[in-house]
Amino acid sequence: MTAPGVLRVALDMPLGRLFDYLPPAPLAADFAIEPGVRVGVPFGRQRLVGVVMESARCSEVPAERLKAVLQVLDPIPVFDRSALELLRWAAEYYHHPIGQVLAAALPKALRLGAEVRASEERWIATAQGREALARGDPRRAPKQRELLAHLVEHDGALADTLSETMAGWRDAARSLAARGWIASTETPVTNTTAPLEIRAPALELREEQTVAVERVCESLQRFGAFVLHGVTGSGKTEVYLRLVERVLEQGRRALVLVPEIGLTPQLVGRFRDRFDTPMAVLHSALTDHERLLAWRDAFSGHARVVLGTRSAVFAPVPELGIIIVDEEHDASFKQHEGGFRYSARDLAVVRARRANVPVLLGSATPALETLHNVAGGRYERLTLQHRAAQAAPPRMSLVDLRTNAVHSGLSTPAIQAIERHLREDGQVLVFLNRRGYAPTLLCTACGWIAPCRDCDARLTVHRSAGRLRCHHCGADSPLPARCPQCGFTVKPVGQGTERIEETLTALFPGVTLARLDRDVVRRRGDMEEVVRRMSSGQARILVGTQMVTKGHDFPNVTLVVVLNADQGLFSSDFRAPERLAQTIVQVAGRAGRGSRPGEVLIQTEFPSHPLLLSLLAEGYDGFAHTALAERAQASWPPFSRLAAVRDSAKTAEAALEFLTDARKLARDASRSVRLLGPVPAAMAKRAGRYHAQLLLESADRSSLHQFLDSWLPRIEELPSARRVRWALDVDPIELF
DNA sequence: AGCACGCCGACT
DNA sequence: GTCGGCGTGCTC
Repeated sequence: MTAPGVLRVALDMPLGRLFDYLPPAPLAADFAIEPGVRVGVPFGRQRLVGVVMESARCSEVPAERLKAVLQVLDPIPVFDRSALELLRWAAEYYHHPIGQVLAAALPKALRLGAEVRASEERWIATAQGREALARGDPRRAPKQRELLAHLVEHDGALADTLSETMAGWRDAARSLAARGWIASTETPVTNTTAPLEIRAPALELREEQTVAVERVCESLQRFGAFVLHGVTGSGKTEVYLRLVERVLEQGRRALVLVPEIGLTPQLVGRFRDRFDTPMAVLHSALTDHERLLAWRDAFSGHARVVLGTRSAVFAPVPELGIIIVDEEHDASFKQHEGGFRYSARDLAVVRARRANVPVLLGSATPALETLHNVAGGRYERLTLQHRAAQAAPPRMSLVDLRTNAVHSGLSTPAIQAIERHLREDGQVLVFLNRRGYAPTLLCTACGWIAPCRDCDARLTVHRSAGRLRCHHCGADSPLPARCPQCGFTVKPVGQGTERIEETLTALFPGVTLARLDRDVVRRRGDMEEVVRRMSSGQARILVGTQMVTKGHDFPNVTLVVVLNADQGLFSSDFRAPERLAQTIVQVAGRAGRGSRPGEVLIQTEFPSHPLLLSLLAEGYDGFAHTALAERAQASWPPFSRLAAVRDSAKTAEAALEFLTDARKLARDASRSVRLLGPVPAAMAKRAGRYHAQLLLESADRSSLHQFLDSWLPRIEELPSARRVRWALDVDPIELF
């Protein structure tokens, strides 16, 4: 290979282009820097870490302005060819600068230049050091003497070991090294082949599980997209485990994506129990250092299973054999904040296709997009209809809130049902997607309602904490006893989980309750404590938010009450009904997982709403069918493609001005792209900034992307763009 | 994004 | 008289 003229380097900048650099000065002529290698480069006044994307014979940039690479950071590329291709694809699809896409795929430590391979710092005594020790030096520094003696005696030592045994050894080491008596070396750690032991599963697979495993196994050496549609309790996890087992037996590795590890610790546990082999776990609660270590374990191949949240879709997995996406419908797979907004689930499919491996999307409530892909023959559906241990599916019914008496959010039929299930020794789960005591604080005299200073939102009453809090910006103030406007008494209006807990305590004296929401689960282990209180039977009623739908089983719950199904039925967001149905089915799935059948009561003001009726009569599939027909009619996704330009500014005018200018630039847009808006966001003011959006809709993906390719560079140039924070969201899932 | 350079208000 | 506000422009 001949030496390249210039290296084209991607930098973590909001600029789509690459920057050209000369190869580092002392580079042998026959040495080429491969794409995917990190380099330290001078950039203006700063020094940055970039990634070499390609080399070129010459540059467009005048030679006198070219600078040379300062440092080659990697002996081997951090991104191999296939990783680079996936990331390039993502940058193009999401119309996001490649440098920032690459940055999103690397742990912070690596973005700052940390070594790609773990290395050991080892200290040894030099020949002079040995002589010095032999003649009795160093005389007046006992600490140094101790260290030197230790190194001579043990023929060197690892820095980590020294840190454990000899506090403050680094000062001594510095002095000794200055005299040339000791020296340190850094050697890369080569992982020994990781042990692999697969423990025997406790249970045999049921027929439909076997079918699912076999279908995917037939595709183990090639791409195939599979949807594992399994009702709660039907044993999806066991299917994952068997598949991973097969992959590991072939000497390959598995990538498993989950929505939030904090909420699903038992899935990690199941994997650890089954496979006695190193596993890299990547999630948001890791420190930067922990994340680096986990990434290195994945990169080196030491870990045979890589399990993580959203960004783990970019984790390096040598000899990848399968990708599994658990709870694929979950909104947290879509990054919807910050710069690079991607769907980890969709990228998982792209990655699997490029890597020629199967991808398995598991859920009890698959996304409508996913079901549409099944209908179109792009994905193959594998169904698990039966619950383990002969548990019957729960019986669902509606409670009409208009014709039944309601006490503090609980209807009479619901109260009677709770009574009955408690009497029959069952447990009860009460679901309300609103934490806090009450969503509103109202003055009974003048009608004042406690507002958030920085958002278009009401403050939520947190009574036990004695605080008023904004659930949108985090504002937190003391709970006033009187109206700040007229001095009259104020009262909390509406229901939150905290208040429902209070109401139920009053209604069922002597029955122990537990509550599960973000206010209760502050620290690690809090959730386990609640789960333990339920499974031990100590608590009989559990009140909770969305959090109860994730992961944990409550096998003795026989009744689920959904307090308010109605937010979602008439939302302006076309995805709201889908989310509502998923929530109802997921929470209903918590009932009757033991041998006793479950009952689900859904309180609603709209008991004849077609979406609720189809959900009850025909289950999730029936609902999906109805909802997809509605989407087709309105030509919403998946029957069209969307992108949203979102912005925020200090004034509502500035936020709208940029989007209005952007829309004007699109006047000559192809007729195949429709622009909707700009409109202020449903909650325009959030955290003191005003939000707005411009929606783009197109019947097909390619004309939308063609349009974006020509339009985005032009709106970037707009003067009004500088006065706002804006971002493009391709395939948005939340349309405020 | 940083980080400069560059012109107009309240302070040692 | 300076320190500093953030508007515009560039970074191989």
